[in-house]
Amino acid sequence: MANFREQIYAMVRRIPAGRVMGYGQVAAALGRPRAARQVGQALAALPMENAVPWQRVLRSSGEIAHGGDPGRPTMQRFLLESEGVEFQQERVPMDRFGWIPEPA
DNA sequence: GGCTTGACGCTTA
DNA sequence: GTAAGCGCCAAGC
Repeated sequence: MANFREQIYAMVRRIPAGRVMGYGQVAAALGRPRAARQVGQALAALPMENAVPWQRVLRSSGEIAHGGDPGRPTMQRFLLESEGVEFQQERVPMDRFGWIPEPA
């Protein structure tokens, strides 16, 4: 097992445009359903030179994480809407936009 | 080697 | 429906 961060990046990169995943969902896909926080930290430490669609990663309820900067959620929502993701109020209906990795 | 820090998640009030 | 607390796991110091 390589570093979890690297696995997280790889998983997030697999998310197709117009689809979203939850932190816990990504963690679960990596075999650590309780490591949702690590996903957030991995994305927090995400260097901008790394091309990872972190915007496609939302909370379990489909809501955008605040992060530490108030402008982060706004930019994220804009990026998702640009990809075709539909927003209900400030949340995304994961029932339709939620993406699940191909079952091994 | 151990302590602290979090883009979180779930249960309970 | 909202608010507060506890639990989990990896990375950094």
